[in-house]
Amino acid sequence: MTKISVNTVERLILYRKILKSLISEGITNIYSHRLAHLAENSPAQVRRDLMVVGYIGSPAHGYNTKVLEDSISGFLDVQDGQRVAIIGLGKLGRAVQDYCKQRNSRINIIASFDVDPQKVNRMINGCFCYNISELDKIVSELKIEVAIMTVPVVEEAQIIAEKLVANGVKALLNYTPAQLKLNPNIYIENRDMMMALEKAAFFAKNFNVKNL
Amino acid sequence: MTKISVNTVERLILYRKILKSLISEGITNIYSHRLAHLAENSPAQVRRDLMVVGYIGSPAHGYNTKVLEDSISGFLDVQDGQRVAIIGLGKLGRAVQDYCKQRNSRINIIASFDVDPQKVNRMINGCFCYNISELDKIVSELKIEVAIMTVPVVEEAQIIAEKLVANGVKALLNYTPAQLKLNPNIYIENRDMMMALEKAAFFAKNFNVKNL
DNA sequence: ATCTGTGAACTCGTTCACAGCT
DNA sequence: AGCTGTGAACGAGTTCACAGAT
Repeated sequence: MTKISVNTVERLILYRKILKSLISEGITNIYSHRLAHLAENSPAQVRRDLMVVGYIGSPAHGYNTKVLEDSISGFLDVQDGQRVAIIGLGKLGRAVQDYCKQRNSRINIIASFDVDPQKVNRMINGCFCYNISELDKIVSELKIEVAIMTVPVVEEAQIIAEKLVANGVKALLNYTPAQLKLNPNIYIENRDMMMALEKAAFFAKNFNVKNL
Repeated sequence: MTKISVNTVERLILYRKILKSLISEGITNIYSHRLAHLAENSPAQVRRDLMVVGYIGSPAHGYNTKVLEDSISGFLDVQDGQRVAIIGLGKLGRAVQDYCKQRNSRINIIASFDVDPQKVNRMINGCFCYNISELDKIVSELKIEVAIMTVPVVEEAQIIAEKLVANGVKALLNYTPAQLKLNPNIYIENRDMMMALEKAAFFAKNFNVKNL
C-alpha cells in the first residue's frame, strides 16, 4: 500500500484536535481551506493527508466534522484501546498525567512507577503507583504497550527502557535527556526539554532570516 | 547563503548534547561514523550537517570533540546570551525549570510568572516569580526573548502569547494544548503532551509496518 | 588505507492544476 | 462557481560516490 509519512501522522493528530474543538463549538462542516488555515498549512496538504483515512468529502459541504474526526480516529487509534504506564512520578510525571487525562479515551494510563515510599502502593492522580522493583512483573501482567519515561536520573533511563521493551513495550515517549539505544523496531519519541528550548532560542534569532 | 533546514538545527542540537557527554568521558576525537551511530543517522548526514558550522575535520583524526562542540555552539548560540521566562509555575513549569537548569549557560531562565499568591513575589527554584499582572512590564524591562508557556488554562494561552509578543518575545515553547495564532515571524515550538502520546501510541502499533 | 567535504543523483514530501462532482 | 481527489511537476532533504587530504 502507499507509505504514510511521520509528518502526515503528526498532522492527522493535529487535525483531530482541531476538529474536536470545532465540534464542541457546534460547527458541523468544514472545508479543506479552513482546516488548513487552523492547522497553518495548505488546503492541498490537508486533502492529501486525508486521503489515507478513507473518508470522501463532498464538494458541496466539505467534510462533516464529526465523521471526519471518527475517520481519523479509526485510522490512528487501536480499536480496543492501548495501555500506557508512566515511569517516574516527579513533578513532570504528574504533570504529564494531568495533561493526558480525559482527552483520548482509547489511550489509557493505567499504571505508574516510582521509588519514593511516600508514593508507592497508593493511588496517585487516579492511577496506581507501583514500586519500580515490580516493573517487569506489572508491565507484562498489564500488557503495557507504551511507556512515558519521566525519571530524573539519566543513567537509569537506559536500563529501565530495556526492561520495558523486554516486557512487551513497543513505543516510548522519552522526556529524559538520555539518548536511548534499543532494538530498532521499538519506536522512540524523544522530548528532551532542554533541546526544545535550545531550538526555540535558535529560531528566536534566526527565524525568517534568509541569509545563512 | 545556503538555506539551513529545521532538521539540521535539531540534529546539531543533538550532536552537541552527545559531544558534551563524550567530552565528560574524556573522549577527545570522533569520526562522523561514530557520531552518526550515536545520533542514529548516517555518516553522510553528519558531515552534511556539520558543513554549516564551518569547522573542518581532519581525515586523520576526524573531529576534535571540544572544538566541534564550540563550533556548533558558535553557530547555535547567541554570543551575549538569551533571556527566557516561564509562564505558569504549576508542576510542569517547575519541572521544565529543573530540566533546563545548568545545561546551557547561554540560555538563562531569568523570570517566571504565576497567579497563585503563594508563589508570587518569591524566589522559586532559583528564579523570581512575578505576578502575571506584571507580565507586560517585566517582559519588556528584562528584554525577554523566549517564553515557555506552561499555563493550565488553554483559553488564556492565546491572550498571554499576544502580550508576550507585544513586549518583544520572538519565540515560544508552547506546552499548552492551545493552537496559538500569532504574527508569522514569531517562532512557535508546540509540545502538546497528549499529541506526543498519541503519536507514540500510533507507532507502537504501526512502526515498521510496511503495508499501509 | 581511511578519513573528510561536496557536486550530483536520488528519494520523498509538498504543491500544482485540473477532471469530476454537486 | 466552487469544492474535492489525485496524477504529475516540483522542490527540499538525504544519500551516493569520489576527489582531495593526511
